[in-house]
Amino acid sequence: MNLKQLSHMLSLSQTTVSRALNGYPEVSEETRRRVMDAAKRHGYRPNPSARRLATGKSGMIGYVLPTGASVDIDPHFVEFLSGLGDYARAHELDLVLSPADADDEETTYRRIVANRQVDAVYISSPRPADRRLALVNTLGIPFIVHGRSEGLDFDYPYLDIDNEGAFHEAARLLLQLGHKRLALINGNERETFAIHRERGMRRALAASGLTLGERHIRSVTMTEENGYRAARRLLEESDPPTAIVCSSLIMALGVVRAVRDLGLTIPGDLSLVAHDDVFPWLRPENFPVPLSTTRSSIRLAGARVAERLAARISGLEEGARGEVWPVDLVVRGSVAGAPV
Amino acid sequence: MNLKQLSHMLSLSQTTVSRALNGYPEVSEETRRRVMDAAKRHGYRPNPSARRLATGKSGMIGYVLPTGASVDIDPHFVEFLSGLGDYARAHELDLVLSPADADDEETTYRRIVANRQVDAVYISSPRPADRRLALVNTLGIPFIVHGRSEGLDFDYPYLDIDNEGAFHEAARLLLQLGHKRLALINGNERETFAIHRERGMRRALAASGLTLGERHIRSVTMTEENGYRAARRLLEESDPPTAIVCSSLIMALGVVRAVRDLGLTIPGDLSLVAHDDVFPWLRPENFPVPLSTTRSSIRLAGARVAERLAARISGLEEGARGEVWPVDLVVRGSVAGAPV
DNA sequence: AGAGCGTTCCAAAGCGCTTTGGCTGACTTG
DNA sequence: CAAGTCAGCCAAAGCGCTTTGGAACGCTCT
Repeated sequence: MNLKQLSHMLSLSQTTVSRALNGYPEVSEETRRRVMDAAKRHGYRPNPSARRLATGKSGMIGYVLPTGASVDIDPHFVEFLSGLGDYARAHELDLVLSPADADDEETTYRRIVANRQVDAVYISSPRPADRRLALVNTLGIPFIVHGRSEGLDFDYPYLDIDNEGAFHEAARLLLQLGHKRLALINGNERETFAIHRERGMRRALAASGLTLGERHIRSVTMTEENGYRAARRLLEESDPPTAIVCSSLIMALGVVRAVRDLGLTIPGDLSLVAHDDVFPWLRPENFPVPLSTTRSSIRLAGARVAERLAARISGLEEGARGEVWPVDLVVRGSVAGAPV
Repeated sequence: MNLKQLSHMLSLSQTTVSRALNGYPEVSEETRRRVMDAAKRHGYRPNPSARRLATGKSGMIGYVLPTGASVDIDPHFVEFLSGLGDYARAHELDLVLSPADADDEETTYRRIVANRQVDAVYISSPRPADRRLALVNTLGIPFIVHGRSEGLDFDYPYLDIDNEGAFHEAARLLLQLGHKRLALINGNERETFAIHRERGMRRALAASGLTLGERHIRSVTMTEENGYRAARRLLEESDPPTAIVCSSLIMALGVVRAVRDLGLTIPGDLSLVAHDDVFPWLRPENFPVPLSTTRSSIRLAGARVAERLAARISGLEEGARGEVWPVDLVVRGSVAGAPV
């Protein structure tokens, strides 16, 4: 059933039927009802390929997926996706994942924009002066950044959480508990979120006249193993930290293991706070010692990004609005006063 | 730059240019070279929307993503995706994720097929008599199943791992070590992989004249918390198992925690084997006691599925070929002789 | 009554590609 | 030498939608 057949059986022109269906004003209410009715009764659905060719709109949102033999997709991605899917489903939006060589995403962005494959894209894990942002910005495709960049000479729409504030609060709590030697096990230092977290911690320390020594900060990709290694190295130094703030639950698993291996205890010898993106399959309250966390649901962020992308596509949202979500600090058993 | 312009500047018809570019034989080699050359020089890329409308082919592969407020996307998904992306990137295949209500995926399958949104789909986590398989089979879209169904009256192409064999081997090892009371902490019992794993274990036990009591088998979604709960319940019974086989590393985390909470040790009081899908961020050798595993890279499976989908799209693969990968049994410190 | 206007509809021209059906001219073949 | 073959090219007809530029009609207003 296509437009031609439908319009023929209604004795109307394709134009009128098309307009009726798409809510244009130059159709009488009666005709519109008649058309809508017939369309529903015959299960007419406009062919998206044809619509696409005519309008250039695809009804899909895009994501360039960095891949490569040595590139691992972040497990956070799947939670973000859950949220995105929640929203997208209700609006019949599909998501196109365009795999790209992690060393050359630019080509892929150009391709999907030139081909008009998607109506909007989102960008995640931005870095300072991230070239992808400059690119999509000049290419003129609607986009939203999940996270923030820095040092760009233009504004852009984003959704981020208050990483700096979160880690500032975490550090402040530890300082109030008397800790003097804090350490940070962070994510990839080239990504903005890690920079913000470090900044937040430094700011809290500075307020107490302390600093974060180079030796007390580790930037690694977020695996259990890296958490373990980083913690071991920190704890085996001559002046080991009495508190660690850690950028992910997965790394925190490694930290806990390292603490055990060294015969230490949490929170007796070490206080631990980690950032929790709220995974259904790994919860901080279920750690051997319930873990204090800075918490923010990455899934909700996914849903919100989808919502805003949809708004941008339909022209409801414009400009470079940035949105920063506060982060909860949830105190559980893994923090205590500094050992004497 | 479109076909019309290109053909005009070559003083050729659109037909000839199109044929030259798409490798049709009725074009002289010289002309073809000239066309190819000009196309490359001017960076001509056929408009996919137009091609799509004309051919009905989209150059994308699809996946229906079950979503819903209470539906969590499996973290395995992201690893599978990594593999899929690895292959897809090299072939400029994009992946379309169509979010669907988890209770009604059928509508979405029908939609993406009717709309010709994708050239092929893959289906994961199949169940016995899975209606999705019957559906895509009758809809006539090329597809591959990651996993297997059962009790269907037609054959279909799939890629699966030998779950039954893997768990058979794991159980056999434990039996050889003198264990008599084995338990299984399995994934969702409605999915075929879980059924196969249980079957494998039962077969091994039966060969030793033993059985797997209903109380010694738990089917839960794969979270750390569920692993913990299941293990506690098993270990607090009157005749606790001396060995557990577990369907995922994430649940194994919970098992380890439960063992600790109960003041028991691995492998002294309990031997543990888990299935490892090979996540980069959580490795069995890094468990407090290195974990014995049945191992199969889900990432490689993703790449292979993409490869076969591409082959099906281009007509290189046909029929209902099933492919079953063997699974390694990797013995590490978490298994030992049964306690006396 | 005739001009002017808004409403409601339509025919036809795209969008940029693939593919059908032919046409031309050179080359074999009996 | 006429008929047949074949390589190599082309014009035009789709694919199914949106959108442009009217046209027809019934009103109101002077």
